[in-house]
Amino acid sequence: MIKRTEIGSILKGQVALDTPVTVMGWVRSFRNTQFVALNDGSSLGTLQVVVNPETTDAETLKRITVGASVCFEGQLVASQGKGQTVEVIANKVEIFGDCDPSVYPLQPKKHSLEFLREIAHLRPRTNTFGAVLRLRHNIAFAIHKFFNDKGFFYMHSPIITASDAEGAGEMFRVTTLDPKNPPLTEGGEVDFSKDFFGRAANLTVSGQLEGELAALALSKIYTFGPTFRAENSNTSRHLAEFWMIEPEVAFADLEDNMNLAEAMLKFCIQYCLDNCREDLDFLATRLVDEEKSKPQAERSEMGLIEKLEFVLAHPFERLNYTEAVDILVNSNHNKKGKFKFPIEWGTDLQSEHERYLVEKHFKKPVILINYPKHIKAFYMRQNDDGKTVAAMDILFPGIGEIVGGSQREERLDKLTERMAEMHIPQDEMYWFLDTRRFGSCPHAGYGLGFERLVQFISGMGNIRDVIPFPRYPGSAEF
RNA sequence: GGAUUUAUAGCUCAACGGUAGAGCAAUCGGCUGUUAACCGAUAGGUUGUAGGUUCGAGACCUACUGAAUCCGCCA
Repeated sequence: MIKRTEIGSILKGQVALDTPVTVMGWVRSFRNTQFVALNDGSSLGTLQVVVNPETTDAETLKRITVGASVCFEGQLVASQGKGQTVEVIANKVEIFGDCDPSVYPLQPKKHSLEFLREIAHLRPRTNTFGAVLRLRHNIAFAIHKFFNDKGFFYMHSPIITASDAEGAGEMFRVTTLDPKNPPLTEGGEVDFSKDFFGRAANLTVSGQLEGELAALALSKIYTFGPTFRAENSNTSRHLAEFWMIEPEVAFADLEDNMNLAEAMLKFCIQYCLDNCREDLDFLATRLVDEEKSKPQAERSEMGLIEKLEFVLAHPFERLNYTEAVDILVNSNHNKKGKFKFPIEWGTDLQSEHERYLVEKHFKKPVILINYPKHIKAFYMRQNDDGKTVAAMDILFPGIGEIVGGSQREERLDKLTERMAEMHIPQDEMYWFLDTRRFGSCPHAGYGLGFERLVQFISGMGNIRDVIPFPRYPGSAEF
């Protein structure tokens, strides 16, 4: 068994001074052939290990290079230097893994995020990605904690699905058929009845429909799993493989849904402020440095921590789609003709319109509700006005849509009517419709893009930098 | 998928159409309580690829490839 003291616990002051410790980690810098900055990932900070260049053999000293994995045994003492309170005086050095600095891509300097994306297998060793990954873990944990504390059950929706009726996006096909020589039907089409599942199958684009099935038995459930969209999306906020949280609640309406989503988002932010302060402070500083190279007008008004605290301190603005359209139409921005796309009741809002509402007009998160029914999915509950559905989108500054949800249509006749209008095959969906046939009830739910939440809390601009190994068009390396 | 921008040393970036340079990293040496240590020296390039314009192209033009940003699709 390997015994070691984690660097994070030493830096937190959990280890008594003048006690012997064994620390293991990767060298971040080696100054003055004497001072090692050692990091083991347990925290952002590094531990200073002091080696004696006179009593340590020259060959070993040479092998202490940036990136090398090293074990030090020594004494934890108060530091003589200024930059740290404690340090380890090493009396034994063991190199676990050498790291040839002439070919190791990570240098003790600032690298661009684009470059680090090309070496995603090594980027967890950087301060930025270490911080993001620890933060990501804490947000995931906070989500489970939030729902568990509220009596929700974590439900595992399937990853492989044969229904493509939801229409949430292009799907990835799952097949074991030989692509060069697939079985064909008499009509010359690929015969998926010969495929593994006896029918065409895909990776899930949403666990919602299955989530509804569970919610109509357990009342309160959430899913948290990978989701796949085969869209040719090339933006800083889309991935082909991402993680989505989808709560579904029986005996709940749109307002309950909004309350739940707002509480959940705020809980996660508060949890990070309480538990990831060091990493958040680092990311905040990183952001300030990054923005120094931008023109004044493009810099954000608030620092990262300030922004998170601001979101916590104010209720999200809730308004109807119709009201939002009025605000946009009557805005000076519109009167001066500064919108590229016209605003008209009945069309989906463009990014620039959402940005204006969130970043200029309200300057805080916005929940837009009651959208025109023809721009939303078939399962959303139809409002009495006959024109709108009980949909809600939560828009965050810099990210755009972070949550999309609705009260679901629980009335069988209204649901099938809408499915017919939208040409959604009802026979394939018998299992979904059965929930409305047998003991239907009002219920609501939403989908939260996990990476978008990580983006918001970390302040990272590109979604590809908040997931360890991003998948997007043309890229599935590592 | 569309638009725009961009590609120069391992990394980050310079170079008016006129001999391709700096910082960091590397190599060698010095210093030794440092804080992405510091000081001196050395080495490092078919300027993304293929064409074209020009007396002369890293720079201008065309195509291709990759990247970034914005838009669309959404979470």
